[in-house]
Amino acid sequence: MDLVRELLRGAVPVHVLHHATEQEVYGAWLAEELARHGYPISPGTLYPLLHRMAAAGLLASTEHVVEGRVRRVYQATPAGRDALLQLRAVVAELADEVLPRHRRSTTVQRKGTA
Amino acid sequence: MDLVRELLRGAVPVHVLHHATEQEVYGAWLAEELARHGYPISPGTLYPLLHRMAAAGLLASTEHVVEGRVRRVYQATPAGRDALLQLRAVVAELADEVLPRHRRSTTVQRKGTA
DNA sequence: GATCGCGATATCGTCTGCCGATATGGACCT
DNA sequence: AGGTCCATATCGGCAGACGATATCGCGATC
Repeated sequence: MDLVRELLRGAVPVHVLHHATEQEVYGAWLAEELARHGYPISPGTLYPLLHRMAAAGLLASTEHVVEGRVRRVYQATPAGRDALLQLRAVVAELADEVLPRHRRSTTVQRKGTA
Repeated sequence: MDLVRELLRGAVPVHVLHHATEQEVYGAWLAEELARHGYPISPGTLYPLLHRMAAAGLLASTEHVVEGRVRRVYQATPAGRDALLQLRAVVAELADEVLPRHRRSTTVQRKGTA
């Protein structure tokens, strides 16, 4: 029942795609970066997520050897960038609906207690 | 693996609290309202969610009889309004980080390939 | 006053994904 | 060769999503 956590978790793929579009990323770095932004995510969640996103064709992965260690490095595919645009649109819409800032009053009044 | 759906679902409680803060709401109305905004949610998801949120003290419920039918009507408690503020802050932060609009460049460059 | 109709709510079985802990792997060092 | 260390992979248990189905309560009909 931690609503904040649920909301954050739904947003993790957005961050992943966001970063993977700008640069090559790898699991441990993403974990650290997400944690820095208040998105604690466990490896048991992150790695399977990356696998699923790769399997879905949103990320492409290659292995690099860096300082004597193997890293699986991901970058966004065109499909991943498309997905990012879609997700951004959802975020924008959500912000527009929920943040008091620019109230839209699109909300339909509840049909009378009738 | 439907990322949009995952993101939307994490945001459902935000909408619920948002509406339940402004007026009394009930399950079927919420379902319809959410669907209107592109948040399809099944009753098997929504009702248990409302129960959990009520159990967590975020919503208070009372039964009304309307047009010969019983409705369980919810409104946000003070704790629920607090939670809403918190969730809104998360949404604002997310929008700020992910939407290209006002780029913040707070993102730390990946520590060298190091 | 018992039955039916209906909107709304509640629940069930199954499945998917989360989580932290633990295991695995590969390159470098000694 | 064995040890070390970072990164990745996996496992078991658990929570929540989902659609379909059941239930509930009031009003109406006869």
